Amino acid sequence: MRCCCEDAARLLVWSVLMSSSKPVRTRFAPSPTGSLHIGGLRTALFNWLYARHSGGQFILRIEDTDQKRYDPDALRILMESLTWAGLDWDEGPDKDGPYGPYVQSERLALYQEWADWLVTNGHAYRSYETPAELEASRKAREAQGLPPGYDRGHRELTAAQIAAYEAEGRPTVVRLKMPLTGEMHLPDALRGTVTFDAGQLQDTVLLKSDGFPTYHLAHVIDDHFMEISYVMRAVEWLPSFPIHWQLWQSFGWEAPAYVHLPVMLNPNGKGKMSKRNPPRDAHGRLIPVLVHDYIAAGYLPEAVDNFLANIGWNFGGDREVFSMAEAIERFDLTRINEANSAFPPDKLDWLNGVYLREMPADELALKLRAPIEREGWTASDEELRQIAPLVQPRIKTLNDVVEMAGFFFREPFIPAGDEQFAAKGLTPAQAAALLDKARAALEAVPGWTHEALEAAMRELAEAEGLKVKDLFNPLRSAVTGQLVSPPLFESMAIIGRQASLARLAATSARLAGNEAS
RNA sequence: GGCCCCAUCGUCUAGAGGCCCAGGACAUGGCCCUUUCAAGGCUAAAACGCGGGUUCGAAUCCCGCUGGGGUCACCA
Repeated sequence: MRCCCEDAARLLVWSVLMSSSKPVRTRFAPSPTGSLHIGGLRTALFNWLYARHSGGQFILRIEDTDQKRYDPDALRILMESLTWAGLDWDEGPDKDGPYGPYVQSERLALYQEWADWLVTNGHAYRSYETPAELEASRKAREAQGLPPGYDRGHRELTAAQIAAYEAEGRPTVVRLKMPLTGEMHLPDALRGTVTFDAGQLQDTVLLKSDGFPTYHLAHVIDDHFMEISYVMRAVEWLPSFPIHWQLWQSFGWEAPAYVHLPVMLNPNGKGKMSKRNPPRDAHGRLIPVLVHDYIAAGYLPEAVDNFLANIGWNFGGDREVFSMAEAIERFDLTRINEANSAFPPDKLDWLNGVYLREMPADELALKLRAPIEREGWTASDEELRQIAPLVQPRIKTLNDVVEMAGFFFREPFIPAGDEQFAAKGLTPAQAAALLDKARAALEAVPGWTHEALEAAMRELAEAEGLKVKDLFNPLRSAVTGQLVSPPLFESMAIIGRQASLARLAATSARLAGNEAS
């Protein structure tokens, strides 16, 4: 028998989440200032999962209100990255809907209109200071030991003063009138009530002198008119939450539920991941920050999604390998962890390996083509199809195929150096002699199948009184040029009779030549 | 520095007052398998930051401290 408090607790959570009867609409609202950050993708993923879970809509909105930082390629890259990750949006810049346009620079008139409305209704005011004047007042405050920021100098201008500034033709910004005293209690759907002391807060700029809105104004207006029901964004927005809340109050609009998600920190837990100060893993290897770089590094979207879903959210039931379809079914706000987390690169590599191994080998073969061609090599479909199952359990990323199986394609073939044989306890002369014997035996093998090759070489090892590895390993170096490779005889079968024997001969000749000189 | 958020193995996490001398996963060590390297199997070590409360009982609730993070723009 389940106790009644448990039911009551469930009911409470349920009612909080359902308190808004509006359909669930979430959004991802990046600014197009460059490529998508991996942390941005996670924020997008959570929003998308929640919308899909609830049968609602996921909206892509572009916040391009900073003309100085505008990057014309960014929008394309952004949409490419989201599409790669499988996050489809119901409304967006390229997909019009009833609440468009979805690019803020195309909605300027709306922001200006509502900024005016705030001024007219006493919730905001125009301020006329020049950047130099603001700088001077900031310095003065600093000198007096006052907290930095705007001194609210133009909050209570007289009509005459305003008229004078206007007559001067000064540029102007619109600032929000924040409460001067008291406490603000703000609801966060994850963290409960967050309390701020209103006196500490600033009269933030809402509308810039170039007529563009700041994030604060634009997102509130858009979220209202786009009927967004859940704003899920990173915690770094929490300190400006009071501004946003004040705006909702000033407008008299019903605010959406706000959810401040934890952020991803560098692998060492020091500071959030950023493009400046590139993060490194425990081995000092550079960790990509941009989704683009994850794509280029040969990670699979399924693995990246799964990985990201496991940071700050938990599937439950001790499972951490799951599809997005399963995640959609389970996703809820109550399983989100409020704590920031260090980015675990090893876990991504492991998960990517899991997906690589689960994939049908023929599908993997198709995906191997890109990294191989990027090296300038050519590969037939048949070669790829044969190589795929060999490398499958041995690679963590698609790109690892280059190191693991490059010897199949590299032209001309690079014979192993003496050190590879020395590592197995052989002098160049001994190695050459051994390889010559092996070559003679292999030339006599009728069919060039891996079974036949292995049988012949085991026979040779026995005849020579060698342990198989003392023959196989030098042979591996000779045929692949590597100390580490996929299974030897399977590899030789793919390389083919003629090329394999030629590689043996070349390596042997090189060893003998070195010995002579 | 002010304000805000957060705090379970090295890391990602489970844990809604007794099911917990804390479970899973990655990474690490050992063993098995083995032609190298992987993969796979088994196994080991590894955590409730500290101090006060509340309670019969606290990883779980409260307070303080400490630590970490975020934020303080006419950027988002």
